[in-house]
Amino acid sequence: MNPIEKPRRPRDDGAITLQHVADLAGVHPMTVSNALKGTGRVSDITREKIQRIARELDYRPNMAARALVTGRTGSVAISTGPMSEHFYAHILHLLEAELKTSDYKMLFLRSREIGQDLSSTLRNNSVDGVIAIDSFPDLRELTRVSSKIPCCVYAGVFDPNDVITRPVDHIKVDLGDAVREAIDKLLSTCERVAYVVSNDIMSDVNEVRVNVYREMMVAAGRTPEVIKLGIGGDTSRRDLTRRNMVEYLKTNPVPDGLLCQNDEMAIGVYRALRDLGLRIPDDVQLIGCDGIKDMEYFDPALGSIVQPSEEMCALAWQFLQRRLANPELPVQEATLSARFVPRDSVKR
Amino acid sequence: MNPIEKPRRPRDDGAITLQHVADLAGVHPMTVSNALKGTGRVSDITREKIQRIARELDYRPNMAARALVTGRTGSVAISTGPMSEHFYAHILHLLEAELKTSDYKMLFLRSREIGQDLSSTLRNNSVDGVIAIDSFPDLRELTRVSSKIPCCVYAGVFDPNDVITRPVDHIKVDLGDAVREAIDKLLSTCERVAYVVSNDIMSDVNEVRVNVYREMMVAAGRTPEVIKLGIGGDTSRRDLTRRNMVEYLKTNPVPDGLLCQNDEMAIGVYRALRDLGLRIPDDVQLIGCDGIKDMEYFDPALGSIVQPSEEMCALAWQFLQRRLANPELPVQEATLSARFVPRDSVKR
DNA sequence: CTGTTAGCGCCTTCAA
DNA sequence: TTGAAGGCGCTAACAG
Repeated sequence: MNPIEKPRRPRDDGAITLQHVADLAGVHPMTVSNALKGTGRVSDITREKIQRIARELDYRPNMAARALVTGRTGSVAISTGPMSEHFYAHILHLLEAELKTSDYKMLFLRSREIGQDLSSTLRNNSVDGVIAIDSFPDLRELTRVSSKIPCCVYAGVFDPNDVITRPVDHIKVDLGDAVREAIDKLLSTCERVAYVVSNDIMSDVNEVRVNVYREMMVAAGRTPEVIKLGIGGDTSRRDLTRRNMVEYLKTNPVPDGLLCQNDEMAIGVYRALRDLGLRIPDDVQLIGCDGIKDMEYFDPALGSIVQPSEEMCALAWQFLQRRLANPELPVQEATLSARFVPRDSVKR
Repeated sequence: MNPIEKPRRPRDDGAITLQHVADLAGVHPMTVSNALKGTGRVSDITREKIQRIARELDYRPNMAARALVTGRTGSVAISTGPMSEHFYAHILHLLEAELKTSDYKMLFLRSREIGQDLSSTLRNNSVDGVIAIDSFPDLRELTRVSSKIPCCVYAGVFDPNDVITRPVDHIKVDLGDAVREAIDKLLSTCERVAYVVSNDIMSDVNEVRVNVYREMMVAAGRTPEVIKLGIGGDTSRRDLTRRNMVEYLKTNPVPDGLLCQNDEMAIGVYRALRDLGLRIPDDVQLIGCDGIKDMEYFDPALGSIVQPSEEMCALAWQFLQRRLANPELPVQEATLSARFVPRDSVKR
């Protein structure tokens, strides 16, 4: 019985495959594959012919098929906080610039759904690796749930409470010294120094700041004043901060020095202060945390504790590349320090 | 760095496959597939058994394999402007919220590389569809290059010059009326009304604004004054605007009414004016364009031409979903209008 | 209701 | 230097 070569079912979507190119070039698909990828040895004449035909046909390799056989998808996932916070938008911007030179595609993970989204995304061959920003708390949870994760680099503000239970590549941002410097600055020129926080899901990564604040206040013989402004579902962090801060200032004596958990809140506080006609820095000195560019554009420019975002992103991508190239590599880790940048919102 | 040149994933990577689940359940892989996806008919008892085993094994379907056979990847690409501009970060934020309820993953395309990135990404089965923001100019180019594009929705500021050569789903944002209203406002209370632009790659989509401005100035018997601030490679739009605007104001008579091409520039201009001690709105009235939230937090709050971003993103996702469900659908199109929101930076 | 067959498009391995 | 065989994990279509 002669096996009759069944004609290939014509693809309904008309996509060009390796086979098509091979047919036109009069060679085996394998030769096309090698010629196009530069792997294996293919004669120059054949290669050029194949390349020409592939170009004419506008051939694009099917990534799914390739991924199926190689186990590599050619994409990495980025997990950050919400894009409504400028800090994370900037991070994404920086990472995008880093990945630009590579052929990797960026999968943008839903912010703060690490537990579900990250682990499910990573385990089903959707990406080759991950860069997770400010997810150390989730790391705890994640490593508990799934034992096998692809190449993964964690980076961001690190809290001593976040114990890293498994060896994993990471970059810690140390806020400690900068926070101390900022508070020192306020203590030296203010009567009442308060710390403004929101008690949201991220609050535990911020314990460094609160703790340092509390310690320093006590050490200076002052009474800590932590202003909790809460956080709402659909209201933006800034807006909520602004409104709640206005309320607070109406019903409490006005502190003359404010350190905010992050820049988003500092901007909300800035607005609240101006709503009430309070002058910065004359009546109240104001300092944020994160170091988004926006701070410089306010009047007066707002001081902040600036995270080393550029270095962090560059290093994260470097770590991930190395890990992708060699999964057996020993754990890579680094620590970067934030720095206090006083601006006009802080008296000299 | 080329993803496919990386070392091959070890065959025996311990990944759980359909086969493993089937073996343990004592059924055929096909039954497992049906049971887990809810397709086909599977007895309740078998289904529950399979689900239990799949859960115990923490089975995750290999998306590459599924994509290969179904032609669907379960992800959509988002193409926007750079994340360094808050407007686009907000767009991404909104789209993320839209896609949250679906199972689609978001592929984040390098901004402004539509020509290469978009067409190559889309043609190789990496995504099922695309939402492209503010890419009407690129659309021209793109449709010329590749004839077959997957489901694709274009949305954003539309310029009459951008002729849509092929039937494609799109949502146009019409700035016209709002711009007219803003300029009217300035004309009624200002001596010298100028328009601030940057001559970057996006400038052609902004011609609506410049053109409207020119027409109205002429109609009002005024002399158009278009301030071109240029754009630099590594310098942020805001910073460049700030610096160049300071220069301009030092060497030219100060206009008392400024309409800016977008909010980023408006913020840069705000800073430039304050650098020179000019008061807003007393000395200069200021209006931006796009409507990012930030505008409300400055002192004074900055007026702007607010784009209907929420509606645009919701509609874009709606269009794409419909298109994905039925590629044969007739072209979907819609037009939304921006609105002028004066704030304290504009005199009443 | 469940199992069988036959690939999806590509790459790895090995033979020619 | 090129070709052939086989399979990656999954599912459509059809068989029992």
